[in-house]
Amino acid sequence: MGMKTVEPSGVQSILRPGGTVVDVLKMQLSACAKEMGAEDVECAVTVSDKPEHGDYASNIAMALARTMKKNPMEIARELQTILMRDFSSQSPQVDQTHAVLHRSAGKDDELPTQSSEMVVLDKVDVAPPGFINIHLSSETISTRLNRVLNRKEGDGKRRGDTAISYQLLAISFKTQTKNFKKQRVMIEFADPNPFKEFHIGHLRNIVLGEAFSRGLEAIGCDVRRVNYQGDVGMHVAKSLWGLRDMKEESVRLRDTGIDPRVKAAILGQAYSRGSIHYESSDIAKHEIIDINKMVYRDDPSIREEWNFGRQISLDYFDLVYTRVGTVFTRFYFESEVAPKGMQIVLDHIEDGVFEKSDGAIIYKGEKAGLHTRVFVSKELYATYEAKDLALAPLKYGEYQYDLSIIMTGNEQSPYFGVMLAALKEIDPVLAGKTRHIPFGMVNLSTGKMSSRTGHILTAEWLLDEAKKKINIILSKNTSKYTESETEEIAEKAAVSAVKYAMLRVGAASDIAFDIDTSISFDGDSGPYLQYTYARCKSVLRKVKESSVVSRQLKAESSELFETLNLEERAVAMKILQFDDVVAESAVNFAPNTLCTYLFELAQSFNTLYAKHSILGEKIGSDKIQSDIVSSNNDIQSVTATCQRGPLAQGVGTAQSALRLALTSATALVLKDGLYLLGIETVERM
RNA sequence: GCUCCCGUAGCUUAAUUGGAUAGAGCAAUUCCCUUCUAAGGAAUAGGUUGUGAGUUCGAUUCUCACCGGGAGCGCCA
Repeated sequence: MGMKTVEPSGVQSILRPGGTVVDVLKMQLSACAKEMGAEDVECAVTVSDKPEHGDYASNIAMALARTMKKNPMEIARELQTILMRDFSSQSPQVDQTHAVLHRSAGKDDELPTQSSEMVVLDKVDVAPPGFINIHLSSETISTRLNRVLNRKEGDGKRRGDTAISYQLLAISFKTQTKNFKKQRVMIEFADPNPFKEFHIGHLRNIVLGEAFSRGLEAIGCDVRRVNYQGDVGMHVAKSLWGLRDMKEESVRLRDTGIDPRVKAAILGQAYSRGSIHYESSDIAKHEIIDINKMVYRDDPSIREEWNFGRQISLDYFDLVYTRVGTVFTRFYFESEVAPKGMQIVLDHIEDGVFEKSDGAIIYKGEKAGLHTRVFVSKELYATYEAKDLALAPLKYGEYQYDLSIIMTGNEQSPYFGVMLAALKEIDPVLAGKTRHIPFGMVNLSTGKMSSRTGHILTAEWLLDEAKKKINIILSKNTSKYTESETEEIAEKAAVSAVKYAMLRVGAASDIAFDIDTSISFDGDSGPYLQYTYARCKSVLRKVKESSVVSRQLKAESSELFETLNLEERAVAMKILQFDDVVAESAVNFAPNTLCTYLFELAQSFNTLYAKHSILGEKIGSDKIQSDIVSSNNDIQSVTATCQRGPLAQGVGTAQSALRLALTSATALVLKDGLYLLGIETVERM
């Protein structure tokens, strides 16, 4: 039972024993390839882009063509034969192929044994120049759909069958995982600076950070969210100077009755004022520098002001955190790591990591192909870089992570390159576990944001603006909601619109932000997904009211799935893809993949909904006794309900059962998927 | 000046990590509510993927050059 390492190359490293459709298909393909005498190759199994190309497609034949020096079409045809022999529903050797699967996938005892239930194929096509197009059997669609329905709707966390974090992360970061335990990940994000505004750039950071965290949790990581805030430094000095200069407002700040938001705004103005004077007046500049020194040495004459201002910011930030639903387990502050950071730098001058230059202490990044940065200023302050050096061991001391992620704007990428190079010389182990993940900036269509000039949009402002727009839509809505319901819908839809707008594009790309066009409530948007969910739930509620007959959707009724129409099949196939998308999205730190998927699922469902009646024509008139599909969607109800009714009742009813199952599954997947994005659902809207 | 990132439809963007005829959503033009929620659905139009070469069965993706935009580059964070 010793520790085993993941092979860095070969099928072992690219197979993911998660039991998703793609995982299993890869295993099946590689089992067939092995039979042909092929070596392991890296190949892709992807969801087909169009119906003619089957449900899934693979390029394995083309990948093998190189090593085997054979025509890819020939290889594909051979694979086609073996696949159909071993994995079609007529295949007599089901047990044997199961054995093959387990051998190729799980030879390592330490791998969790997931249910790598065979994917039964209906048809395999070969298309030039060597694509293999796979059509799933109704049997597999049926069992897989049931597997989804068997889950409890709720949060995306408890998805045990994709608990494959160790291997996924190893692949993702191209490191060799030494053990297969649950991976512990510390993720630092948000990082607003006290004394400054919490602007929409921070909002994107926190929204992405939360989505990353939930994605990692979904694939089985233990995630700890932390926040690192710059409560010392020139920006603080500028703010404090500004406050001293703004007598009236400073007095107002002391008034306990004032809204925290107003207080925070005054602080922001103070910063802006300090910045402007810092540049325009030499006197002010020197005063600010003096303040900075006092803050750094925790001078009693400034301590109260500093504490007071800092607390205003922190209280205000808390408001934002709860509004967007992120809970941090630890707040780190620059003030707490600055002294240690300085010490670390001083301790590593003799061994040559750092050197003195022009009064300051620097790290020559050129030795690592980077650039030089100052770690301790000539005034003897720890700079940002020195503080980060101390932060790493502090974090590790409190939580022995396998991976430490730091999320910041991409403008800081060069900085982290140098900081991590220095850390590598001091503590190679910690440096190896640390990853900087940059995300794109939020640019205003009216120009770059700058808290220096006060040209910024705050997170709160944006959320409120979205909420106003929602309220206009709600007031036109004919449905009657209670006041508290209206409030809940407006708030959740507003947050969802903003979050989705920030998640639907790649995390690394900059966003061109324009309030009028960026936040939308229809089409590819958060509220559209919420609406679709609410629509599903509405249908399921109707079932409860009028009791409808359905039946067992398990194996014996997979015949239902043989006659799926285009719209039904589209929804079913989408649902089978969910687990693969969750894993992809998490491992690649790409919530936008999940966004796209959920949108497509919702689209498929809405098309089905518009074109076909889910409950059937005669709903209400049917008096057949049955169980009731409970509104919380639990499988007992759905399948139990589905089980009772006699199949002989007619096509309409059978189809209702099928469509209800699809509706149920859609709701479930939407709820879980939105949860992973950090978006809440509403039952009605 | 040096380094890095970006350039896809009028706008915002995607493309399963080199795959098949480059997908969507807004905006535009038409249709569809006496039927389960119209924040919905159906349809039309919109592209030489900045330009030019190269690598190969195959390029939006990799290489090089150029054009255009952004960021970073010693005492901010």
